Parts: sequence; structure tokens; C-alpha cells
Amino acid sequence: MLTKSSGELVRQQNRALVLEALRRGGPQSHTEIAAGTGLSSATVTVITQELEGERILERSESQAVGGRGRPRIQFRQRRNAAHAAFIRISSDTLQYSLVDYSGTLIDRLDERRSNAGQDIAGFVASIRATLTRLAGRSNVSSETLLAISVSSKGLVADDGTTLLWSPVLGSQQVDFRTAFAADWQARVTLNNESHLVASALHAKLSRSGNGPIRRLAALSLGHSIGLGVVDAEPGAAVRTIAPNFGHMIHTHGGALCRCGSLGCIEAYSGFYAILRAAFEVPPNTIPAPFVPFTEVEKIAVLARRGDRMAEFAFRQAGTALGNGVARLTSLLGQMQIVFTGPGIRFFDLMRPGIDDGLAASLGVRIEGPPEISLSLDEERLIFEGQLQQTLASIDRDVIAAKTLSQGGQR
Amino acid sequence: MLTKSSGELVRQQNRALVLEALRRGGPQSHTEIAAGTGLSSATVTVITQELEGERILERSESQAVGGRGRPRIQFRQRRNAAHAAFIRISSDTLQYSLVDYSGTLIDRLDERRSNAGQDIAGFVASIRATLTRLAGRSNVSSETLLAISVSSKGLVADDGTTLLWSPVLGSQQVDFRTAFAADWQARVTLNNESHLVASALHAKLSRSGNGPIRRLAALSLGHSIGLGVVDAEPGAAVRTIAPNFGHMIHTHGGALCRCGSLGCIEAYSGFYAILRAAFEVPPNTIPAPFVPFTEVEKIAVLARRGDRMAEFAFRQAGTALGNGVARLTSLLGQMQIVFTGPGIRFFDLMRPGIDDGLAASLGVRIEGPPEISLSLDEERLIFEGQLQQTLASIDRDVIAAKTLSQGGQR
DNA sequence: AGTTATTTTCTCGACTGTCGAGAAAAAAGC
DNA sequence: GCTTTTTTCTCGACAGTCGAGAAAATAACT
Repeated sequence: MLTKSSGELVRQQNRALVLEALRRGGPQSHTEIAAGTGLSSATVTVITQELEGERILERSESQAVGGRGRPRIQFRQRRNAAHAAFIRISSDTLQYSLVDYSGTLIDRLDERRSNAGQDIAGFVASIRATLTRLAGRSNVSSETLLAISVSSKGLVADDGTTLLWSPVLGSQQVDFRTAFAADWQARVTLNNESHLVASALHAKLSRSGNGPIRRLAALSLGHSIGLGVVDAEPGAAVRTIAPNFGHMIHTHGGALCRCGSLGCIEAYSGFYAILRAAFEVPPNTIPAPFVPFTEVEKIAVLARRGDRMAEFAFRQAGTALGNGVARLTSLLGQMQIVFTGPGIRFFDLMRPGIDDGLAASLGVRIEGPPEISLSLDEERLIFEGQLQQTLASIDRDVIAAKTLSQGGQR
Repeated sequence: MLTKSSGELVRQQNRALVLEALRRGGPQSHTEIAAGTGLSSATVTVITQELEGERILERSESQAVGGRGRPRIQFRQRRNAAHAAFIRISSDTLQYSLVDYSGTLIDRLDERRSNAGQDIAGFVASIRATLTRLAGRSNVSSETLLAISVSSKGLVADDGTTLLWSPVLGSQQVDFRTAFAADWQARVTLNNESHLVASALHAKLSRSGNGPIRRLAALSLGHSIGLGVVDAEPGAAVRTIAPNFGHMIHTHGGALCRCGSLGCIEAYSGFYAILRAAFEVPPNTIPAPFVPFTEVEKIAVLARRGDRMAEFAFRQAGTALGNGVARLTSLLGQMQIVFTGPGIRFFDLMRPGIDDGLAASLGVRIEGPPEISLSLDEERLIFEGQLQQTLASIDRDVIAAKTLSQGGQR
């Protein structure tokens, strides 16, 4: 449904535009902002003065670019205007990062996770304590910590803050919004890792390539299988989804998955599934909770030497992935696929199965196979995705809070 | 990416708002529009006067609602301000409809389709000729026919006008935009039927129920299987997709589908597939091009009497659908499902299979099964969907054309 | 019939926002 | 010190929305 528009909304929109330009292009002068946004010079003056008064932007007279004329003065985000915290939950560690409003990392802390059974309350309490410690040692107060972004593999609820199922906690659910409500007023979001990877890759490739990419999927291969999809319909806002891909049904009544269901993609393509298939363990065997990476590598060596069962294990994993991607494109349309995660070391072994699984689909037969590529630095992409999404959301909030802000004084 | 905003855009947005309110609530007076849109009375005056000057709206002083005070005067769409044509392609008929800007049907024409092999050029030529005849006899000129909306079962390309694959034409492709370019300047769109059904149902149920529905899928059962999905993310624009559901892979290397692939959902759940399974014809047999509805009914009678193979055929069809819906919700999230089409007469027979196919998924196990209902009047919903989408698109065009319009004179 | 009450529509001035043009500012070159 | 060049800022014009109250149009009342 449409909503009313007015002069004030126009200003909001254009303020957002200025901040977005600054995010995208780094510190910029008055004229650069005007060129980048399409706003007139006069309007840029008004908006930057306003943002300066609210202590969101500051000017840095540096950058003595030789040349005639009045020197440009650059505007940049005032670093202490806001802060954000990221918490990355993975199977073996918890990584905490603290960034300022300009997007620079100011502190980081890695905590080894004990895989020993910890109850959910203890888990949450420990995260709360560590975050408080991290913020404390950088003197970041509840006033300026505006966003907390948690990332994990697994299934996120529609509310965007509840973890429904994860490889780390199983079906023990956590609502991170309520978890942090007592300590912080920050806006809390929970993101699937692959979602962040897809988002970061989309931004990166759209910048470098020719024009924005229509649709992109990031598929993370490892012990579990993750998927993030970015859909940039021209004219509309970019939309991202983090489907429950690893636990989408591959074959009805098929192999037993770690989640307890039968026939999930993960039960064919996850590390434990490859192990199971290679050693001809019956597919209804309860999967090993952890598979050392070296074990999978051993199987890969066997497969590359021509071992039939090892070859079959990777091929079967590929077929499940190929079918899954074919289903994805049947539903959402043709898209570019980027594989990430530790599993891409074995991509060559899975490729025949993937192609096989893809070719089965009418959509692929008509429109051709999707463009497939690999990306190695998953970790960095997760961080970049978190950075982009969170700072953009802070920008939006900062904009909306215009009148409420205590700024404006000198 | 954000775009520049300005005063003129505000006016555009608010003009659109007024037209949308009129679409939703029928003819309305000045005050009703103000209340419905949230705009001030003064603004409504300016906008309605403008639209009247452009000969898009007209006032009808009727509706002598007893009561004191100055009588309300109602604004309504000027019926001749624009026209739209709908062409519905189904396996046995071509239905042409002509509507005016107020949304009332002014002419309709049904043409029996000869199933005899007709070449694609002849098919297109015949449609062009009939549309010209229909418009001619109602005196609708190329100037006022602003939109042509074609609907069919099958797979629509990303461009929104090319039919990639359809049960009617197979993989003979047609780009309807170029097909009509010579005769009309109208904006041409091609929609999947189930897409339109989903869109109409979403609008209808959102109106009647409490608040807008988050997500809804319409699944059409018949000779082929169609799916339309509406995703109304709060805050964002409503998004609709028309996936290639019938030809999404159900089982890798499975039964032979009419499209030539192996293992499509349709190859298990389409009428011909039910027939094939019930009579124990090998699943790699080339499917019958047309299955009379009465044949399927006969099998249903058998199944209801307890015939094992007939029962199995429907159950298997249900499992394929259930798995498909489970995959859909894995990717897009939980949603309400509405079944339509002739196949719902056998819904009771498929239900066990559907539930079975759904239950296999982790998402369903965690969030519970989706809400499922049936809807009988598929044909009417297709028309309503076409009406809503097309008139809304004409409204948008009309708004944008403000300055270019030859209106304004008296 | 004339007056009053009531409701709706329209008009006017204030306010907010964008824009183009040109003034003011600040540096390099001569 | 003056000129040139480039950037930033200021000013008036213009477009749009809004609230308040005037004008319009009818029913009810005397």
C-alpha cells in the first residue's frame, strides 16, 4: 500500500541519500556529494550543515590536493556518533567485534567455545557478559551502541531475531532481542551467515562489474549447507532471503539428517554425509556430530585416485546440491551462484554431480545452466556483510531520529 | 540504491495515493478521499482538480444520501479515460475481454482453440486479428487502449512478456510485446495464471481478514500444476512471483514429464500422471497429450471404493505436491496455501500424500504445517487478478504522464 | 419565506523543501 | 598586491502540503 508523502519525507530521503553516498564512496567534499547524489549544491549545503549540527558528520580539512582554487573540505562520519557490535557464532568459536560509525574495527575478541553440553541459559549469559566486557574496555556506552548484529548458521525466524535451529544449538531456540534487551537499547538483528556472504558478494560484484547483478546466491559448503539469496529487482528495493536450504528435502524418505528429518540436502552434501557414503555406512545411521576436516580430505584423496565409493560420495553430494539449485531457480528464476566455505576444496569432485543435478530441470534446459563461481574468503565476506547491513540500518535510524536527536547544539 | 526526491515526486506519490484509494473504495467524495489517504482536505482539492482537468476523473453528483449539509460530490474514474484488453490462453479456448478505466467489462469474446497443430506465426496472427476486431466493435482506439494483459499457464521469462514454455504451445516461444507492437502502443504484460490467482486471493483475503496476509501461495491442480506466490513483507512493496513449480524437480531421474524432463512434479501430480500411475503404465511412457476430466473422475471413484492402485496414484500425486510445498516454504518461509483448479475435486484423495510430503521437512516440523484451504472459482480470480494488476499499472502510467498529457484544456 | 444549523468544499497564508544563479571565500599563479 | 580558479555558501523563486476559516449548498425550524 502506498503512503502519504510530504516535504519532510523528501528531506529524510535526501538525508539518507547523502549518508549512503558517504558510505559508498568514503569521505567526500560538498561538490562530490552533489555530483554523486544528483542533489543541487544548495541542498547539499543545507543537509550537511544539519547533519554536522546533529554531530553525525564532521569535516576534515586534510587531503591537500594540489591545485588552484578554494580547497575542498571533506565530510566524513563522526566516528563516535555510533557504534555497532557483531557476534559471530560458529561451531568452535564465538567472535565479538566492535566497530565505530565510520566502519573501522576498534576491538575484537575471540572466545573458544566448549563443545561440552552447555545449557541455553548459560550460553546466553556468557555472551551477554563478554559483550559487556568488550564494550566496557573500549568505553562504548549503551547510548552510542546502536546495533548488535548476531550471525550464525541455521534457520532464522521471520522476526529476524530468533534462532530456530542451528548446527551449534540444535533446536534450542534463542531470541536475541530479548537476550540483550536488559543490557542494551541497541537494535538487535540475527543473520544467517550465508545471507551475509550473499549480500556482501552482491555489493562487491555489482560495484566491480558492469551494473548491478540481478540475482545472486551464495552457497556455503561444509559440515552443514547454507544459502543466502539476493534479489535486486530493477526499480524495487534489493531483497535478501536466507532460506533453510540445508534442510530442504532432497529425496522423500531419504538419508537421515543431523536434524532428525529424512532426506535433507545436508544428509547428502554435508561433510558427515560424504563420510557416511564413502564408508558405506547405512544412510539411516545417526550422523557423527563432528567430522574433522582432515577426514574429508582423506576421502578426497581416495576419490582423486579413483576409489569408486569415495567418488560416488562426492558425486552424490553434488547431485543433491545441483537438484537443490535447480529447485531454487525454478522458484526464484535464473541466478548467479557462488560457492563458499571449506567444502569448495572438493568442488572438482562434486562438479559432475552438480551439473547432473542441474541438467534435470526444465528451467535449466531452457535458459541454460547458471553461472557458477567460487569464493574463498568466506570469513571476510561475513564481516563485510555485517558491516554493510548494520551501518546502513544505523544510517536509517539516525535519519529518522532527526528531531528527537539531542543534537543541534554547539 | 536510493534516488533523489523532490517536491514533484511528492505530488506524484500523492496523486497515485488518491487514485489507489478510488480503486480500492470505489467512487468517493472529497472528504472520504482525505480520510482514506491521510492527506489534508486542501491537498485533495488541488489533486482532484488537477486530475479532473486531465480528464482522468469526473464528478458524479448522484448518491442523494439523505442528511443535512452540503451534499457530497463523488469522484470516479472517467470510463473512457483508458481501456485495457485481457487475453486468456487456455488449452481449449482463447478468451478476450475488454474493460474500461473504471474496471467494468465492456465486451468479451470466446474463441475455441483448434488443438490441431497450428504454427506459432499463425497463432499470433490470429490473436492479433481477433483483438483488433474486438477493439473495433467497441470503438476502442489505439490511443486509449493503454494495456494488454495476456495470461497463460506455463513459464514466463524475466522480461515479463515472453512465454518460454507452456502446456499449450510447448517450447515454442512467443514474445507478446513484439507481437502487439505493430498494432498497439499499449503496455503489454504476460502473466502466469496462478500468479494472478494468488494476487487476487491475497487482495481479497487481506481485505476481508484482519490485516494484510504476510505470504500466500496459490496452487492450481489440473492437467498441469501452477503456482503463484505473493510476498507482502511489512514495510516493503508487495512482491509476486510465478515460479516454474510444475516443472520443478521432484525426484532426480524420476517419471517422464510432458516437458521431456525426468522427475518433474507434474509428472507425478498432473492428471496424465495420475492416469499413468493408476493403470500401472511404466513411468517413462510418453504422457497422453490430453486426458479427459471424466477419466480422472473414474479413477477417483475407484480410489474411493478402495482400489489400491488408484489410491496410490492420488497419494503419490499428493506426496509430490507436499514435498514441493515443503521446498517452497524452506526457501521463502512459512505461508498460507490455497489450492485451486479442477484437481481440487480429488483433494481428499491427495491429502494424505500432501501431509506426508510436508511432514518430511524440518521447517514444517519446527513451525508447524502451513494453513491449507481450497478455492473453487479459479476463472473469476484470474480475471480479478488481471483487473487489479492492469488497472493499477495504468494508474501508475497515467500519473507519470502528467505533464505530457494533452489534458488540461476544457 | 426566511432564518439557522450543519456539512462539505474551496481558498488563503504560513511553512518546508529544492533549485539555479550569483556572491563570498580561499587558495595558487603572476 | 592583483588576478584567476575552484569551492562553498546565500538568496530569491518555485512547488508542494497543511490548518484555519470562508464560501457553498442543503435540511430543519420558526
